[in-house]
Amino acid sequence: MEKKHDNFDLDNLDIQILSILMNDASIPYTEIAKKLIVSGGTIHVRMKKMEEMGIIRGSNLIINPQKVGFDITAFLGIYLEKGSQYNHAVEQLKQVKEVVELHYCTGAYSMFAKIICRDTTHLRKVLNEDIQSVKGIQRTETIISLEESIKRQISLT
Amino acid sequence: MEKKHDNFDLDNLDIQILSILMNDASIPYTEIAKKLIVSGGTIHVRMKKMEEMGIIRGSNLIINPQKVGFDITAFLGIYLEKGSQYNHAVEQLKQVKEVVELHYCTGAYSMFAKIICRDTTHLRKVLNEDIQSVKGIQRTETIISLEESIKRQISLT
DNA sequence: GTTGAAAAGTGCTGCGA
DNA sequence: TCGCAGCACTTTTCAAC
Repeated sequence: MEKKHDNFDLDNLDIQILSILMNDASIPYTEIAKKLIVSGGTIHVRMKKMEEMGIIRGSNLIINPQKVGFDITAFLGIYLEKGSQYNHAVEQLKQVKEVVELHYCTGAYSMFAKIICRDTTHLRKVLNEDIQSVKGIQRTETIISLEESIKRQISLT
Repeated sequence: MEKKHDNFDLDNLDIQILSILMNDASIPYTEIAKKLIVSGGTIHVRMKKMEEMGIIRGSNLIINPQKVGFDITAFLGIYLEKGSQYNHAVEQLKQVKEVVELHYCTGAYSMFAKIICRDTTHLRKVLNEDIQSVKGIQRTETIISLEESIKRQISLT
């Protein structure tokens, strides 16, 4: 049977269950079952299968960072002296809790990070004290987000 | 009473509840109550308060994009011809479902996007057909993520 | 694989302190 | 403001299809 895209062992029902829960993980299985016209037990079986397959990583409560005092989102292009210092730098940056994403990437930068800080003073402290002090990091370029216009999950359909 | 940081009207209990649920939204209130040595009802009241304050945006099921066939994460620096075209460009980019984040930002780029695609063919199609065709977008620079080393929420404590 | 219903666990509400 | 107890709802399991 030909599908539009190869989604491994997932059928349409799986994809639809994921699509619903990706936007709101608190929707009860019974309600999903009604919407997709299957029984609650089926939703449960499918979810369990997808958890075992490692497709589902877990669930997050999404908060508004600004409302808890974190006002600044910034992206950081990081230049490493040598590529071989990557693993060490990752371990160091894991200790910096303001770093919420870190990517090893192509292009001019060796690594690319997303960080969230309380204010400009906090940002400066993280950049100067925490990031720049990591061995192997040569220099960084900072892009500050003034507005987050889109923030969503991928659409599977 | 002096606190380490100003978290608006949140006390330590609120922060601890959020910290737990941000990492796993499926943990039952009763278990949180036991851990923090308060009643389940108290957790409920605090959560309701924070929902009304707009601190809690909702909850997401976190999936592994690679396991559902989305193998490429890329960041896009976008140059606009004129800053005034920002609002229009945002509306256009909202229609491109591969764009999962969009920021209005400082620095060389006018806007900064995160996109998730199935493969290189898909990425090329999104860049050439969907992104470049948006009126006002002059050119883009693409940074492809080869590995996501860190992916987490901010730590409130 | 799916169903439907029973059993176990959790969320919600109101009263009392 | 918090804690306790009862009710409603959800999740989980399982025999049968």
